[in-house]
Amino acid sequence: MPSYQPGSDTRNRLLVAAAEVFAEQGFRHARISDICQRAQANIAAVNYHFGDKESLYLAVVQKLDAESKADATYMQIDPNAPPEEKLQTFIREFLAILLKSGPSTWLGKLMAREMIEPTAALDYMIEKVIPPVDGAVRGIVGELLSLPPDAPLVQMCVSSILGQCMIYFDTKEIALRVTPGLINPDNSYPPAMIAFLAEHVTQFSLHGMQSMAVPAAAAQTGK
Amino acid sequence: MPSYQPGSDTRNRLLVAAAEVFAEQGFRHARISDICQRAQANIAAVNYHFGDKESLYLAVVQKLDAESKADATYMQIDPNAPPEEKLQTFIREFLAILLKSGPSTWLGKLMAREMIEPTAALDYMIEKVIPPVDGAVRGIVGELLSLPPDAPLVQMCVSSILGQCMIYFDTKEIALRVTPGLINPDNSYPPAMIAFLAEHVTQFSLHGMQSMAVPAAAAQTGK
DNA sequence: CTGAATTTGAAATAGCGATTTGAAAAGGAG
DNA sequence: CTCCTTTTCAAATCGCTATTTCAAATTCAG
Repeated sequence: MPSYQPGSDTRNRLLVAAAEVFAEQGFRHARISDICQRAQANIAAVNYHFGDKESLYLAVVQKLDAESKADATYMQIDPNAPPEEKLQTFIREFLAILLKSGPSTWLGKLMAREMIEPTAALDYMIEKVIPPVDGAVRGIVGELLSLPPDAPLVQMCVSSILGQCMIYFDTKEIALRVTPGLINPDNSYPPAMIAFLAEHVTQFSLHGMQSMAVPAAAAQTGK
Repeated sequence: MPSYQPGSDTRNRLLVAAAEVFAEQGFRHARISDICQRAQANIAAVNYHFGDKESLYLAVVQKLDAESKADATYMQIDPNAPPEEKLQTFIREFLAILLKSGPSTWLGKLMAREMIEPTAALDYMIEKVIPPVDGAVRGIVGELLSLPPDAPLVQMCVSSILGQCMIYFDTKEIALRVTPGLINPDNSYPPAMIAFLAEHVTQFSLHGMQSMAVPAAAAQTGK
């Protein structure tokens, strides 16, 4: 009893369902059968609409990227604020992306997985997703250190900041087992804890960089 | 033409080959056929000697754990050194485990994978592998901050330190694509770069914690 | 020598999940 | 109305890999 539905949004339902499943399970462990079930579509729908699993995955990544960039509240940092405040805002938002649940966090989860187990999507991310984020942090850190954004020292400090955030994502499974009560049933961290961690990472990083700042005189010479 | 060899070390060859393959590919992607080929054993050998793939994996994890603990040069930190030096030594060794290649790095690689994609081995690691490392860092940080090792602030600083190290492991695939020349063909970082990164992480962390240290007076009261 | 136990080997089985197939159901163009 | 296109569906196929099977080879105990 197959049935043709011209204005059908099966393709879109697949994209939505796939984004969720991919974010939860990663590319390899996600099952097409699972995606189709959640999208209320037949098992053959993915192949019909996208060709194969990897094309669907790439379409999901690009859609999530487009959505996050269109989201007005995403990484909105006041360019006139002092750099210390910019850093705090960034860390708060970045940690939220990693530790909350829901659609706004999916792209970040996919990125974290791509780093451990790359697919074709990693190239897209290196080209389109990472540069704006990386550039934003480098700008802030450069300002704090009175150095150009592409200075090696700036890059290392950026790694130190992002690494401090990402470890909380990486150790989620451990935290779930060791301190189950502290994490929500939907696998997200309570907002209060996210804020608390953000505050710590910010202070740790600000002081970590303080000593590395180029003295004002040298900075002038450098420029 | 099967042939019985009583003193055969097939079981051991399997363990060695499996450790390498699991470290390279992770539990799920490692193929039994691959392991047996490298061990010069028949495809059925894993099942005969270990029961199934997961039991072999667990045996590998326990063997690597035992070996690393028996290794005299592993994490040898002079207990009489000033805490700043202890921290530097730890970070150097920890980064080396993550960024070098070869058997001494295998357990670390398996751990990193377990965090993203847990198997039964994660429970073993939480119980046996993590505590000594975690305890060592907590001891050092506690000394630096004049706080007991289990204070929440100490825990967060430990996360900040480990996170800064682990990000270089996590972003290896990206570094390979963006700056291929900087990484060795065997997928390891040059020792000079490891030392350089270790120095940065140490300085960043020491200054990050400096401001958080409990003043001597308060520390006395606290104790 | 002989029979039981151990180890190995090649081939078969099993199971999961992606992909393909081909028929069926509609809608739309002429 | 009829034919063509689009979409859906259930079932079949395909490929990969863990696991099992069972016979063969060897050692060892008696």
